[in-house]
Order: sequence, then structure tokens, then C-alpha cells
Amino acid sequence: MKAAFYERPVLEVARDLVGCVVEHAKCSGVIVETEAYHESEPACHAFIGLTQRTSTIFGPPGRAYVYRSYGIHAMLNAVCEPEGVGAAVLIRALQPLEGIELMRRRRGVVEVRNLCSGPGKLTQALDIELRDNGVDLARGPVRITERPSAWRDVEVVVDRRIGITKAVELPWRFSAAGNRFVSRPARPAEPLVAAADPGPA
DNA sequence: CATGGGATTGACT
DNA sequence: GTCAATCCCATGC
Repeated sequence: MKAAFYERPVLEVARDLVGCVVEHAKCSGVIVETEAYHESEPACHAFIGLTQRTSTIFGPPGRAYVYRSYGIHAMLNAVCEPEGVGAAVLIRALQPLEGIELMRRRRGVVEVRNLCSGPGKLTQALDIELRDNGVDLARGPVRITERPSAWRDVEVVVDRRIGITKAVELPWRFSAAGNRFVSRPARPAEPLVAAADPGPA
């Protein structure tokens, strides 16, 4: 997709990326889970402002922002909104499409469901690393392309982001409804009216 | 230059 | 459920 796709409100891009395809190093998968991050909220790296680490997030939309987490895992994000605004979409899970044997070798596991069902897993499966920080996602080597026809009308559900300690209440995680390749299934949405069973506290 | 904190994962009780 | 691995970067002396 071209830069115009990413130069929009980050929540829209995060929703629309579900169903699109990520490809790199002879492997590909359909995005089934994303999270949005924006400079206005403290869970976003860009919240602290422009630093060496965050310069990619403030750069032109449509680039990859890749950083290391917990010293071990590389995280893949798509930079969004106009240049100068710090916003990005974290790619959290893929449904494997091509190169499954190669993914198995890279991951050291056999179960297809375990190849890309987490942000650190999918970068390992597709061999995405810090060297890919800043690459143009329309040109590659890491590339994101449009939804295959079977995913054209995928149903997307929303709930809270995972694994953060700040701004935990924001419903900024998007996943393909009922998909088995997500890192964690979405919680059912809060009912608008209290049900007969109030549930836990 | 020293220190602390992770947008996680896998192994283990 | 608990917990440690491990590295990059931001911050403070």
C-alpha cells in the first residue's frame, strides 16, 4: 500500500491493516491482530518526544519502525499519520500463508498456530530485524500488500491492548473475529445494558 | 559512564 | 500461576 494509506488517523489504519499481507524473506502471512500507538498517550514510544529511538515514528508514513523489546525480540510497526506526528501500528500476529517450512526452521517449532501468534514470534518467523527499521513498506524488503479477496470483508473486533503498563484502558487492539492465529482472543465487548449475570466484580 | 526499564516469550511450579 | 533472559536506549551523575 502507498503512503496515503498510512497517512490517516492511526486507529483507522490499525483496523484496515487486519487482513492485509506482510511478506519478507520468502515468507508471508495475513495480519490478524494489530495495536495502535499515538504520541498523545503514554504507552507510545513517541510520548517522550523526538529522540534517536523514536525518530522513525515521527518520520514519513508507510515506513517500518522496528525496535528491540526485552533485549530479545524485534517488534514490527507501520508508521502512520503525517510526517512530524508520532504514531504507529504494531503488527501483533499473522496467519501464515507462504514459506511455512522456512518459518518452522526459524522458529524451532512445528505447530502452524505457534509460528506467528505474537509480535516477537512473527518477526522471528519472517526474519525481520532491527536492520529493517525505516524501510519503505510499499517497496520492501519488508512489504505490506492489500487484502486478498477472501479477506476483503473480514470482521474486525476491538479490545484493550496487551502487555503495557500505561494507558491500559484504551480499546486500541484490533483482531480478526474468531481467528485462531491471534496472540490472545479478544474479550467480549461490554454489554450496553447490565445483563442478569453481573459476572466477576 | 552507570543504571533502569521494557508494546515478550518459553520454561517451569 | 511465576520468573528470568538480554540489549537497546533514555536519563542522570
